[in-house]
Amino acid sequence: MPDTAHLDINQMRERAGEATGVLRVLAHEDRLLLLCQLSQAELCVSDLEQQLDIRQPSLSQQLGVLRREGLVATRREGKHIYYRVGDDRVLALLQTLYELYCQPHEGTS
Amino acid sequence: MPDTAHLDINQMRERAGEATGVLRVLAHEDRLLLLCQLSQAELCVSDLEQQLDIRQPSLSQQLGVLRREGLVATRREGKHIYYRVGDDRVLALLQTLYELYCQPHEGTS
DNA sequence: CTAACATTATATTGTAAGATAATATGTCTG
DNA sequence: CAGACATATTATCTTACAATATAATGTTAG
Repeated sequence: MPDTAHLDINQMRERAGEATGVLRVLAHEDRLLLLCQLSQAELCVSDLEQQLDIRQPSLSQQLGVLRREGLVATRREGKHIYYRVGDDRVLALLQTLYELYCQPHEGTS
Repeated sequence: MPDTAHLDINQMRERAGEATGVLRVLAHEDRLLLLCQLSQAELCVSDLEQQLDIRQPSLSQQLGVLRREGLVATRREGKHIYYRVGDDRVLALLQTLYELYCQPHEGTS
């Protein structure tokens, strides 16, 4: 249980604004899947296209969103552009989401 | 680092769909703040109105979203209706968000 | 220059946000 | 139990934003 007692409402709004900025980006099935794949390995667009079965332009548009919002970083290597998750907080969020929504035992004890 | 190796793409899409359903609800500043408050204590609409300075109809609309999506539960007591977070996964997510976006030390060591 | 890889531009559609007004629900009093 | 008030929800409308698909353009290697 978060203890937010030390934050006043304005500070809370500011932090909430930061958080919702990221959450909006995650709240999209294709983008979330992209990030999941990229949390495992650095991948180029054609890798992602194969793994997730999304057409290149759509893919590239969503990758563009991730780039502009600073959630991924890129590296060019010849014809290929490699993507990776570029934000530790996002990595941590993905980890939590994985535990909550992908682990078989949802965990009482 | 999540290990999703045991999930095929269809399973992943299904889980991602569940997760994005919740993320969409969280990705709204007022709603996120409401959930933060409710993660600390059970509160009625007028409490929330005071604490967050949101007008009643707007507030009630957002609470309606939270109810329909199953993120909160309610309890009537006389004139007041008390809200609380009604989903453990949401509570866990709020906790993580708090650590990442509200803790002073964002944590290298 | 051509082929492969990737991004950007554009247009359409759909969905969410936000404000205001109207309605419901419950309590208390006379 | 009617009437008035406080609390809360729902309906409606307008605006703005995000999603999706297609077409066009850029970039690099051979």
